[in-house]
Amino acid sequence: MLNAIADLSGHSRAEIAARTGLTKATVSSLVDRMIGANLVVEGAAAVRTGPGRRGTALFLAPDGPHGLGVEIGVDYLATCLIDLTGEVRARWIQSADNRVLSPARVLSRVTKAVRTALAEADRMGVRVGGMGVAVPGLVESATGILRVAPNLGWREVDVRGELRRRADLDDIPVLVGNEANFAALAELWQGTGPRDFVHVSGEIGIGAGIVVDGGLFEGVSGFGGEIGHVMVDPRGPECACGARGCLERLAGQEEIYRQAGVLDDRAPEELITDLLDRLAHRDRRSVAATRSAARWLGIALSGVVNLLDLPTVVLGGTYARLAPWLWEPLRDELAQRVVSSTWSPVEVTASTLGSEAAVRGAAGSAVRAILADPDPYVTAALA
Amino acid sequence: MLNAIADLSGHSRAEIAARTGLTKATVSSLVDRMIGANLVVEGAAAVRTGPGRRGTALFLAPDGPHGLGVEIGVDYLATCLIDLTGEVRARWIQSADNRVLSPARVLSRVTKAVRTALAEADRMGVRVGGMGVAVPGLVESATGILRVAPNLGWREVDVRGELRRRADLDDIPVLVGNEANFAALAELWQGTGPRDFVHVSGEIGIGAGIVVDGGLFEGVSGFGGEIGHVMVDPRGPECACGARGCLERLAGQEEIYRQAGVLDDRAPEELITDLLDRLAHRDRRSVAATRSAARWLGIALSGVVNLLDLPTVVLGGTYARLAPWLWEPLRDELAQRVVSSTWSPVEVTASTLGSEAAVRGAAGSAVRAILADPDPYVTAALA
DNA sequence: CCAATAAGTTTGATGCCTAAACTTATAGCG
DNA sequence: CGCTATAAGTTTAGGCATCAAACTTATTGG
Repeated sequence: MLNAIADLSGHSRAEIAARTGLTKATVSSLVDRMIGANLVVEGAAAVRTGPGRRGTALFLAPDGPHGLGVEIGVDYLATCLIDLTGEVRARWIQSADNRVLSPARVLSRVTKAVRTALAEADRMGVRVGGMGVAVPGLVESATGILRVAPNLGWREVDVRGELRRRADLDDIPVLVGNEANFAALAELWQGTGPRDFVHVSGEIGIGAGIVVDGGLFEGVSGFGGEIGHVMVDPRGPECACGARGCLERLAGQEEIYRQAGVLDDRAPEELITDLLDRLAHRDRRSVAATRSAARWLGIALSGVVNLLDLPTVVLGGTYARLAPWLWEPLRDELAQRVVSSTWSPVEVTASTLGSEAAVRGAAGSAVRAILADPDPYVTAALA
Repeated sequence: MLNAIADLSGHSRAEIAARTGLTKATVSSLVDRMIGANLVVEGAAAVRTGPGRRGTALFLAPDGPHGLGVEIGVDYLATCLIDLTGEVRARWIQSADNRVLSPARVLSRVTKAVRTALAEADRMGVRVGGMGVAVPGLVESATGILRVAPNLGWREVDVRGELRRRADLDDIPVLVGNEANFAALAELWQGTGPRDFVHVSGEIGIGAGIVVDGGLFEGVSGFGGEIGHVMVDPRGPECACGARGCLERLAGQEEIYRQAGVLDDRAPEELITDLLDRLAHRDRRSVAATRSAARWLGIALSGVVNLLDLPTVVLGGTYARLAPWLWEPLRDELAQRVVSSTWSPVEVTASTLGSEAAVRGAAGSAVRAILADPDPYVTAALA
């Protein structure tokens, strides 16, 4: 169903009809059904100037089905519950070094977190209509199996199956996906940004989410967006993956910290704060380290943009926080290397969602799935 | 309409129904209309074992609408006429150094070639249902305007508009596109190859056509697939585009010829023959030059494959002819650098279409457009 | 209070597709 | 040879989403 119409929130039936090309009659009958299923609610009559009856504003139901987002990060677990409008209604974060725990242990903690969230949803009196799980690795989209998560040390873990088995999720659909992809989607759904962009998340690894025409580009098996091991310097240092001069090795967090001279065994948040502090004080090494990373990033991204013809680059994760120091060299590289940049320069922006992007994207995917095709939810709600 | 069904040529209505999930009734009525519009013909009853009535085989009509393909190459003009089945029914090639002629002069020659082809179609008693024009440059898909063709020295040429004006094309739809993209489509439609791949054409420039799920990935404005100026060596030689270490500069035809020591002002075909000859005799410099290009190509392609999660790389243009000498280093680089290659290695194949790929793709696009949505053609045919 | 204007609903029609029954064509078997 | 099983293709009736157009309701401005 074309319920994606309803995300032009606050508009009247007539306006939606005009926008979508459907007739008022069609929109009316569709909207009636959506109201019946508690996906849409009517609001106050909209203000309009001039003569004529005022339309009744339509909104996605804030007490309709909610989406549960889960993120298995390298050093934390996060969950959140959002409503149809994308508003976050509850959230939990706990730090945990998931590298040192076995997948089974981590999954049992995740299960506990999911149970907590489901109980909270119950207490709030809302249904959970779907669930998204973000993981820092390559997920096969068809099966939901995590093939490999290098920075977690996992291989071949059936995350969806395990969660289904451990938590009692019965009929709740579960989507498993890459964190960078979910983060890109969160960016897409947040505010009124562009519908075509590449979102680079610099966390422990570097991942990209490619959004084309308002949809995620996932590739054939769902492994798309792996930008971390794109080569940027054939004579560069060796990377953990075995190759030389990978982007992740040259522009990843760790390398920035190392070159800036802040790298030690402090907590991640302390490291980045330290770096930002030094940058604010114009510390030579820190500025040089950041600019160097920006240049490598620009080289890799110019390839991406040339290949995919994307008008916008969005910096996410740690890169968003470093954005003021990345912009200049990044834009330089893009301007120089992107073939089409002479008549339409590539725009570079920073994400506003910070480290929460991936969980929110995961939760958002769940509600978007309902909006894109409400029938399964509607029939499930009746049962 | 789901006429794309009919490209499972030679099957019966019942088989098509089974394949597509539609009912026999629906397929029957659809097929009737297609036969009425001369897009489909019935063939001899198919051979079947076992009891039961035999189905009547269905074929795309060989005398249905034809597609006209035009290629404005850097040093030649080519046209071809293909029928709905993709069979080439007529072809013309003329060499011409289009670099030294003004766009107006070239377009007037193209017009003449188009008129010849249209006259031939008339003589054959077939309608031309659409036309595709392949150009070696960046074409804005919305407008059909050629923004820039570096190797031709053109900028901002309204190829579609000019051809419309010069030849009397009245109502024939004209598609203008990048040659590499058309070549990739030709590869897709040829035989039973994969539905997801990246096709690299090494001609004067290097271009890529990205095919995902049986469709071309064009990007937002149609500039997708620009791989020629992806950086592969930050300390590499300067390229004509102003940047350093572009793939085209390091793995393009010219560089291979230069390193092999065959580069002079002979005709393109002589140069490549010379190189192939030397390779066949295991000439040291030629082998080294080719292998070096293969390695750079592998580096660039591994980035593409990581980013887009494509299972197959197809070598086209000059690279297809050099394939035996490119394979090994290319596969090495891909195996080492592609993250997902441990459990699903990237396949590398060579195109069989040679230099004809782009024209055929252009012509094919025209007929595919009719098959994808026959209504405009059907109504036009009635008028 | 009435004309003009616009939102939303009702009604009947249309077009695409389906299910199920029916017709046609073929193989195998007694 | 004719009967039965099987399968292709057609006919028919009906479902369902959408549409066009008329109608009802609500609101402004003279």
